[in-house]
Amino acid sequence: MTIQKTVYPTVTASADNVGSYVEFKRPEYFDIYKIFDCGQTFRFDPYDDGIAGVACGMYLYFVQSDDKIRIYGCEENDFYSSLAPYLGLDRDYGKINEDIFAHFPTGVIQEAESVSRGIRILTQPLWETLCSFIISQNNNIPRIKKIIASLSAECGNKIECFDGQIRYDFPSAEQLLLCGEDGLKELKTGFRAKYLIDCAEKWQAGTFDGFDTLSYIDAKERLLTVKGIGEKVANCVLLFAGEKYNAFPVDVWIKKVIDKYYDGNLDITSLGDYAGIAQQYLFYYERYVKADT
DNA sequence: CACCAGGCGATCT
DNA sequence: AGATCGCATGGT
Repeated sequence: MTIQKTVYPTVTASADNVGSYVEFKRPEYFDIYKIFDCGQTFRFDPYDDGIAGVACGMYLYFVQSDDKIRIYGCEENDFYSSLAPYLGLDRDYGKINEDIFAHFPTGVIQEAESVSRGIRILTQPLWETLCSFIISQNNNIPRIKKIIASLSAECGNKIECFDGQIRYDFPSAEQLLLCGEDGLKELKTGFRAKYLIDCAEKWQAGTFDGFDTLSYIDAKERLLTVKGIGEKVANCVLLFAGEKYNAFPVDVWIKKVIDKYYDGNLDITSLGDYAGIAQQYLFYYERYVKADT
């Protein structure tokens, strides 16, 4: 798949009374409130003048103004090696949107993109994304966030934060297995506990070695071998961790969108290489509109 | 009390 | 292939 690319921004490192930070010119399509609140990650929450959470093994605090993005808790070298790729800062969303508009029927997608402008699809770690979206099944976002937070606090490594507090990284497969099925149930994962165990065992057995070299079809087939991963979760993992931007997860919200704006009929196979990004616009739009009405 | 939530597996026909 | 049901838990 051809990805529309641009260059990483240049950052300056500095510090104030809050802590040390890196700062860069705010890209044209970049809104932290949308990026971290659109349902692709469950580890970020409002914090003082912005949003904070755990990613790339760091506790990060994002503050944005009209023309700057500031990130506390990240050194300059970590920014270029892990954070910029995670944030997808080399992707040209102007070009991506052109491709989306060329493939989707004109109408709600333009409106959805306008409302959602600033969303970027993060490139998240495979293991954490697998578990997060197994947990997401038949569940709601606030509760998914709670479960992932308690799972991390119970089983994950400590992270020393810029504000002097301790947060916790998402547990490894080994740490999750150490917790065990009963332990996972105590953490309110319910019927999903056995799915997480199956996923961890397959992870340890090497089922996902070389995953990022697979095609969309082969990667999805691999995902579907895990108990508790079906069509929808597989597409979420492909989109949010696998850089397969044609993956188009259909959940209850997207079903509603298809019924409401496409007369219950949308040919998912003809939506182009960035259908998944459009899906995220539609998902965010429908939830945003509902919250507003 | 129902019904729902970024669904899936089992069990039917 | 497609339809139905149970599933853990917490919120409305």
